[in-house]
Amino acid sequence: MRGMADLFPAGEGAAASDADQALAARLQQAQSQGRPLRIKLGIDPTGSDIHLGHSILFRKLRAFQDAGHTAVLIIGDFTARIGDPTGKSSTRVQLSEAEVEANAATYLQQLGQGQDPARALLDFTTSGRLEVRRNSEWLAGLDLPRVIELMATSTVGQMLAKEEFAKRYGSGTPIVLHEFLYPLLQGYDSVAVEADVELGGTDQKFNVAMGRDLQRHYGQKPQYGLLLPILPGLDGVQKMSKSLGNTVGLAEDPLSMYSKLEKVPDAVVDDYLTLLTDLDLAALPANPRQRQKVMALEVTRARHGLPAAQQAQADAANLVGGARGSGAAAAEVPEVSLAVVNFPAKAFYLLSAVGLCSSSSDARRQIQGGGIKLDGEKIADPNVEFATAAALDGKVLQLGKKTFRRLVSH
RNA sequence: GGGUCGGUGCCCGAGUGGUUAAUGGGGGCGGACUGUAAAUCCGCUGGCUCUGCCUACGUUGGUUCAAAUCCAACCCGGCCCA
Repeated sequence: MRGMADLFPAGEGAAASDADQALAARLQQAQSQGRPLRIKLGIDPTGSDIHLGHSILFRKLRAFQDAGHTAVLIIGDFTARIGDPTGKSSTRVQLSEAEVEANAATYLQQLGQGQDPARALLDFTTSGRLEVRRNSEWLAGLDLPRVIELMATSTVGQMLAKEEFAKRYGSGTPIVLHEFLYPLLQGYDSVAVEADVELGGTDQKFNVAMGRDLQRHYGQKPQYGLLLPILPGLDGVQKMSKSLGNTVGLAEDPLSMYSKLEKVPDAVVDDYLTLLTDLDLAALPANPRQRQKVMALEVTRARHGLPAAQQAQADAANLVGGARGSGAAAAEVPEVSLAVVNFPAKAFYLLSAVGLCSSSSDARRQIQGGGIKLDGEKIADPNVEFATAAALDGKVLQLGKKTFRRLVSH
């Protein structure tokens, strides 16, 4: 199975392929009985954007859908309030119900709800292929006896076996008691939806295993865990994660998507190809630069269609090459209205007002560091003054090699 | 609850009364180089329409001409004991 990191149970000392076969058998059985399997995938609606790292899970989920099974997408509106201790921070901001709902809506939209089925990540239209559930449905009403029953199923030692807990415990970083509840509740989700298979990243192994234990405890047939590799982020080192700022969002426009992907480190280009595309690696050019381009084009195409992806590729070449802010690339440069600027305006103030730099102090430094150009010409003095908006209308401000703003006066 | 150690800028971590936005590293940004990369080298890395002015070392008060540095109380955390 392409792009699979782990599958379990594998049994004592058994090769992973045994589990592979067991799952195959279950798939077989499901088919012969005419009963679709229930494939669980949980997401925490803590942010508003889905990125490529998530999308490999959804791609796999889609594959199950296409094979006739039922995708059970669980929106962790309740568990989001605890926070998966897999992450770095131990305390997560409490989200209001409204925020959770808004995030959930954005997710579904990004997954392709109500969109062209060909480009949508999940199959929203075929009946019986998708179930969207919120875990507050069954978690919000859990009473204390039930919670105690859940907690009685595992020991502190088992909890501390989880790598993240162990690390934090070992290094003296606080672990708040309620964090132990997270794996239990996520596991309970599997019981609630009677999952046959749970999909997750390899970092979810503990939680998925917990689901099995709890299902067994509640007299259900334990689910299979299908773990997919974690997509490396744009830095090529850490996992793709919003808090690390190394993501490509599904909602991003073709140009930024393409240009980010195009400069992914060589070492991970093949990972991207394997996990995000269906291309045959052996058939691709060996030249690393060519591979990057093929990968970037294909991933962008899958999301935005071929014409948009090709346009992005051409624009990206233009932007970096000429960087004059004219020609084909011009159309893709984000516009900023000069209405937000008070004239007369000094250069450093202009840059922060227009949002190209994070602060006017920062703008001052960037200018002094030689990183700012106006219509391709370097601005050397942070204090140069622009008297009126008319003098800037239509010009392109540039930070470094790849960040542009076109100034417009309306 | 008791004892003890500790809370510094995005992160880690120096600093123990006075050249101060605060050594160093990481990360980030910019420049050179390049394959639009990696590695390497260099610069920057609190805010403000800025020749100056603000705000910063858990919180609040206090002692000093002067405090991240001393004192008190409080809040938060680690470890040990109960």
